Amino acid sequence: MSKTSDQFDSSDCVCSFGMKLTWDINDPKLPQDTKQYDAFQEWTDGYVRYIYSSEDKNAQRHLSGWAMRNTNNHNCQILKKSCLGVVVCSRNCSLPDGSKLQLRPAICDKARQKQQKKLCPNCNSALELIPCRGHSGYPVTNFWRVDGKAIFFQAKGVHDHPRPESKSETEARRSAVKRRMSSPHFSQKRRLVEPEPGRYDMAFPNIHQLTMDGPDRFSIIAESNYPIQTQHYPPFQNPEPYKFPYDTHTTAAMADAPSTLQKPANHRLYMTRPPCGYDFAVPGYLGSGPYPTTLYKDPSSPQTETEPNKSGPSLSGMSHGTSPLGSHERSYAETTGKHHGWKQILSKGAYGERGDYTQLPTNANHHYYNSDYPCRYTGPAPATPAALQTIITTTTKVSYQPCPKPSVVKYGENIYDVKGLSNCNSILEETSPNSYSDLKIPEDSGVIKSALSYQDTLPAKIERSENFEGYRYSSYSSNSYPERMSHPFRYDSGEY
DNA sequence: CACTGCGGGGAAC
DNA sequence: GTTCCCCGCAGTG
Repeated sequence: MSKTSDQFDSSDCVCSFGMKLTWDINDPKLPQDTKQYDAFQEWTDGYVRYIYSSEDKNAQRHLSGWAMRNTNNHNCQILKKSCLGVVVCSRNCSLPDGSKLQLRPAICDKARQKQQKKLCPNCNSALELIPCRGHSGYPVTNFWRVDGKAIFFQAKGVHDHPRPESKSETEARRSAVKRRMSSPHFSQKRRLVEPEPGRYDMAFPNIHQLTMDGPDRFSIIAESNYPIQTQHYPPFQNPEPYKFPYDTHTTAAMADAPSTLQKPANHRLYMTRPPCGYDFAVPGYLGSGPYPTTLYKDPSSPQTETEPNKSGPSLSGMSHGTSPLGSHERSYAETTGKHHGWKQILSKGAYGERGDYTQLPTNANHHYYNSDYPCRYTGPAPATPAALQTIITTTTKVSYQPCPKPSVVKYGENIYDVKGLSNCNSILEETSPNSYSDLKIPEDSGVIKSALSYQDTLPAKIERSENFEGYRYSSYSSNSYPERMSHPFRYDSGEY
């Protein structure tokens, strides 16, 4: 934690190490002489990048709090995973503690189908899978790439759904169930109660008990997600609160637990507290207020966060808010309208201005660039950014070839602009205006070049995938701070 | 039994 | 040509 917070708080480290450097998972050459690594982030959200140590077990396992399934991108160098969303009660019932059921979708297709046939452990109504559409109508994607001593991680998209249980929680629950089942006592009981085939493994209350003790317990459901839901349905709908919870975590905690995943449980704690961080932030984006946020938030996220974050959150919030009624389906369906949905949203409301991608930069720029954002990945310079982003977002393979052999690309060392690496600080401050220039465009990366040129020509495409990205990119910061301190906990710890 | 990663292949744009 | 998705396979725990 300390490390994390320090990083973020300190002026020099506005963003994670990975975000400070300009790279894309598709770059033929990634930063080589990494001297610093990001702490593992269990709940990444938004367009973020991290560089983990290749020794980080969580990173090695390509873990995520979100239920991510492997997606074939026909590029063996880059592992791509897409988000499955979250399983909720179709009736949106409230658990005894007021939280909502938010199960982790099974990764395996078959298992997921079975899972969906089960009933809500709390009210027995059907379970429903809320698909993730946070990336221009498609599921949020995570990319992993091992290069040298580092594991590069890049996420694209903003989760538009509550968080599911973390993997560890799910596992814990399962093992608990097993134990239960195995115990003679339970097995008997179980038969009595179990008639319903669909039923979930355990009744809710049990979940808590079994899952974890300590502060975490309820986190499963309550945590971050909770807010969201609450807002949805009930009259209340605040974008921020919604996002607040998870956004924050997403990235936030990372620093704290070096190799351990953070637990959401803490979120809960945060939620409880006055919605401060975010609230303030809101004004920034809603209004055009520059960013009061900065003050409250991390210094680190200033630019990025200011706008991007909110946009992220707000968007998601909006989407939910839009269909306050109820069923996830609905809201999702609407949102699902893919880009359309988002587009509309974007074009309206606070973001209207930014709806237009090109414009975004303007606003954004001030923040980002003026302030000092070297790191910004996308550093959407009004003109160029789009192009870059496009690349980033869309690409899966790009210049990379399906992998004949690993050696395909040799990464020159130091080809990367090391500025970012070593002198992040300085960069931050100096780079502002031309941010783009900073984006080093390695000669070799034809990708980028093409992208740039591309941008002018293809506004449409940009819109589609980039709208979000634009802002979201830096969002990571938002995540980080409110809760950075939060879950120092375990993940792997295999408590169970 | 489920998770994970790989890879073939189809559909849509 | 690119991107996404589905499917099956195999290894692992």
